[in-house]
Amino acid sequence: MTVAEDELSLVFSALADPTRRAILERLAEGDATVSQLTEPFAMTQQAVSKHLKVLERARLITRTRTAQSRPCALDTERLDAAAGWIARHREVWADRHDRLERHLAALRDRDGETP
Amino acid sequence: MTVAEDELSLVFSALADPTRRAILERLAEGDATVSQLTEPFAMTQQAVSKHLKVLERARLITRTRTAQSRPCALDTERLDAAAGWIARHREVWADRHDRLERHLAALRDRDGETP
DNA sequence: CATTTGCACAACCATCTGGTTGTGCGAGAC
DNA sequence: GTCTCGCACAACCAGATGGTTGTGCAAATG
Repeated sequence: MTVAEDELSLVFSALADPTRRAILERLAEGDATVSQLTEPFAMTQQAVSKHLKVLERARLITRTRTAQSRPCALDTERLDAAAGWIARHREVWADRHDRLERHLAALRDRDGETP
Repeated sequence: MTVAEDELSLVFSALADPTRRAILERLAEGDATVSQLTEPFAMTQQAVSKHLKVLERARLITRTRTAQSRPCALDTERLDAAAGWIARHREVWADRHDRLERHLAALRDRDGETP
């Protein structure tokens, strides 16, 4: 689990941080340099660099080495993977949910037994 | 950050663990007891209990106290929140991505300048 | 009543995380 | 050439995470 983590876990844990989500939101408005990204966040440039590294590892962003700044682009593919996983399970669950509700109601009605 | 974490972060970080995702998938097939959930996972019952606690805190599952077992139900609402966030940003990004591509191509074409 | 079963709580541990400070280095500006 | 700027790397730290073992307790089973 130390290094060989699956893509989905990387994406979800990257999204699990509010700062990182904010960074992504800001990047959605256009590419930015690290210092531009650091500005609104009340933390050091190094901390933001770390966050960018996480986003990069999750392949949510790609970074192009230009002159002296390192602007970031967004990689939608990984996001598709995450959205796909959720969407897939949401369906099943939504469906399942109805049946569960009725099932549990029925159980409650006839005094529960262990499933 | 110690305890007052936002819903979205809780959901995403709950989904960031493969074991937890597997638990959710298994639960999608029907409610299960803790020991039933523990079985396929090659870890102790206590560890699974911890995972369930995380899922519960993220409100991805709700647990009903029955006789001597604690079966789990699924709460789709939180998942909607997560899916919603992704969907919202995926749109913007997909759109943005095209424009970025062209923008960068243009920059490359006319010899780049710092953004 | 005594035993087993299903689960949670507590203590402990190694590792990860998210931040800090300090430092170095390459590229423009002077 | 020297200075400043933008960024990353390293070391450090507190707290979270993901697992373990050990234990206790409530309910079904004998």
